[in-house]
Amino acid sequence: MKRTTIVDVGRLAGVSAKTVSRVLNGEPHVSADVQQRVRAAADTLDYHPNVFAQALVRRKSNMIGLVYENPSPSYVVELQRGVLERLTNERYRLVVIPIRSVQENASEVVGLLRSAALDGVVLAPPASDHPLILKQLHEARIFCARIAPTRMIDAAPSNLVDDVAAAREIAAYVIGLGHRDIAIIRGDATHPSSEARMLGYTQAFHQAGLELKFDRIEPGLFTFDSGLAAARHILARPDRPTAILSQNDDMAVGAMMAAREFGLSIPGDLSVVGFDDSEVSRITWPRLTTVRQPVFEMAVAATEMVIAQLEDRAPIARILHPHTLMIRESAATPRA
Amino acid sequence: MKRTTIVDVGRLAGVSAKTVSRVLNGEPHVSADVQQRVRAAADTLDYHPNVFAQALVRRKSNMIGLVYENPSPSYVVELQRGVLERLTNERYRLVVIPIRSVQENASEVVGLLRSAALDGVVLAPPASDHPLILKQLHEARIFCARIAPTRMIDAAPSNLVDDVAAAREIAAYVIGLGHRDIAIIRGDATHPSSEARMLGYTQAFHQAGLELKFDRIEPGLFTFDSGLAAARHILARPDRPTAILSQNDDMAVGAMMAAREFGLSIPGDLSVVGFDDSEVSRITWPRLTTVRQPVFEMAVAATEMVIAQLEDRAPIARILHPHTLMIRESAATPRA
DNA sequence: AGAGGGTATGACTGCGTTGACATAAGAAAG
DNA sequence: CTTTCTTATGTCAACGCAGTCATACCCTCT
Repeated sequence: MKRTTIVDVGRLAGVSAKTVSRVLNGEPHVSADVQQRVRAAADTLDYHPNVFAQALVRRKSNMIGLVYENPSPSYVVELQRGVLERLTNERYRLVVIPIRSVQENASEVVGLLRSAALDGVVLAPPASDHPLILKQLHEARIFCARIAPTRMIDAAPSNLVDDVAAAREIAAYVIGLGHRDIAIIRGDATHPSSEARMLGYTQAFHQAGLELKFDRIEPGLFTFDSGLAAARHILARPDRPTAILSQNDDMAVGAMMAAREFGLSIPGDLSVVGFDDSEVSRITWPRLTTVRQPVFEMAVAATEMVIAQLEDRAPIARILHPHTLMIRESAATPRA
Repeated sequence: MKRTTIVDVGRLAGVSAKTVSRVLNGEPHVSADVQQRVRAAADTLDYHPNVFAQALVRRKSNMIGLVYENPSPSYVVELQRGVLERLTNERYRLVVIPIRSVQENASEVVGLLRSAALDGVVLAPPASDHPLILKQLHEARIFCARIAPTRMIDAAPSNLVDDVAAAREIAAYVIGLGHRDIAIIRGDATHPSSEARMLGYTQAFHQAGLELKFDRIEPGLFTFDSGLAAARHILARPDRPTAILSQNDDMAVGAMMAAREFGLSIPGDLSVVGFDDSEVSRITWPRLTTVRQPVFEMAVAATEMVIAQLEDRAPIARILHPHTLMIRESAATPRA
């Protein structure tokens, strides 16, 4: 009825509990003979260490958190896949911490993290940009690594992408195709990358001598539905643009659907491009031209950063991850 | 430097540690005065209980696992959303346990679960159908609730869908549209629902007096890519069918893409239907006709089942969740 | 042979919390 | 006015493990 403990194993193997502990933790100074006996005993008793007792005495939980506010599902999926990838065959476990709005209750969030007793956390945007969270995490001695922060880059290990340049490049690409009247669907304005991408678009416009009109910018929330709604708004106007730049892929796919509703062919009547290169961008027809952010790789790297800190290895301060323009079929030269 | 403990709080409040514990756990027999003092002290010291010490003595971790083998991402996302939904404002945390192949290392999986010290787990298919896992989970006294099991229904709380009926209905719908030459893309054969859905299709065929030819059944793996490949194979033949039944939505979307590659219009030249009503089915063009499985709701219910067991409430043995034919635009009457 | 040093092992204690039990004081009952 | 019950609080041990220190032994070197 009772759990089998390290003491039971010791009794069966004829050694003290401490020796069992030594064997099981691979400490030196245990004779080969005893090692064998202990392992055999542990095996026959089907012994599993009590992780809480370990955590209590070692002051380490072997749990890592993934903190995200709910942007697009595809983004979160990639993120989580990356973290889990790095955690495979490690002793760390992943605890998922979805939060509502970092803005509103940052302090509460840290309370949550602390009471979860995590060793470290991977912070997705926009939590990765929040000063208070960073500060309190530090005070609570919880290691962290950040995904795509835009501010205070050196406050904690960071995985960066050049949102501005990426946005500039894809906008320049669309302009280069010959589009002159281009609308934009923004993401959630509370996400800092939204600002950065906006800036990149603007730069491309200016370099091409184009003007970015305010009434061509439609707000969105990084979700399919918000993209659909925004695009409907854009396309309902008599002077509709020939191209739409969407700040992420989910919204771009929404825009494609809106175009279909208006009987417009893509890319014939309307070019649409996204941002992220998430899963959905490859399964639509036509496939979505977008700019790839290596979310999966960033998540792997962020997890590595957390582990490195936990295991006292040389910390990695920051990595700049490359972006790639993914030219597919959803954007083309506008019809004359 | 040291963590603040319950003892520190007691000292500040002028009471014993035990009394602090009582207050913080809402036990009776504490005077209002003391309650206030203790709470104030805990507050000023920014005290947070050590969850490991609690877990150690209470023999309860407040962690719930979600065990899944990687079927389609959209399915997993829904599942996880559901679990998290139910866990909001609860003290339980979610630990994600992705596994490679339940078939190959079921025993290892349970070792994993046990060493994770979870209070309970939600088992997604195909793990939910594995006798050994169920047995060992029981032995390890880890509560569980199952999503869509097909066998040993009463061995543990189960959330059921009538896969057979659902598959029969959507097949009958397609047949009813006038299709006579229909191909099928199967899911991973190790998932029991694949078998069940196959059976449903077969029943519909027989009821309509149609024959289900083996060479019209193409194997898949529940992924977009496998659906794409399967459909390419199907459509490359000179005698191509007028409709495709796919055992899930991801593969159906793959089939839609294959159709486009062959220059076929949907539903004009080819009808495609899926299964699940996952996110993707609403964002494709045309939108995918499918049969809805309430995955989210099942996950919520399964989590509720786990919690009910943990908190000694009346256990819920099983729920049969309704399916719904979602008629959208990807299937239509075949061209004469 | 004795000193010094490494190796192999065990006894004891503490990690922070709660459960079981003890105690004290006041309230109710006889 | 004693007895019993209830309320309010404290003391102590235990949860299962690893860290610290002690001990016993076996080498090697002088």
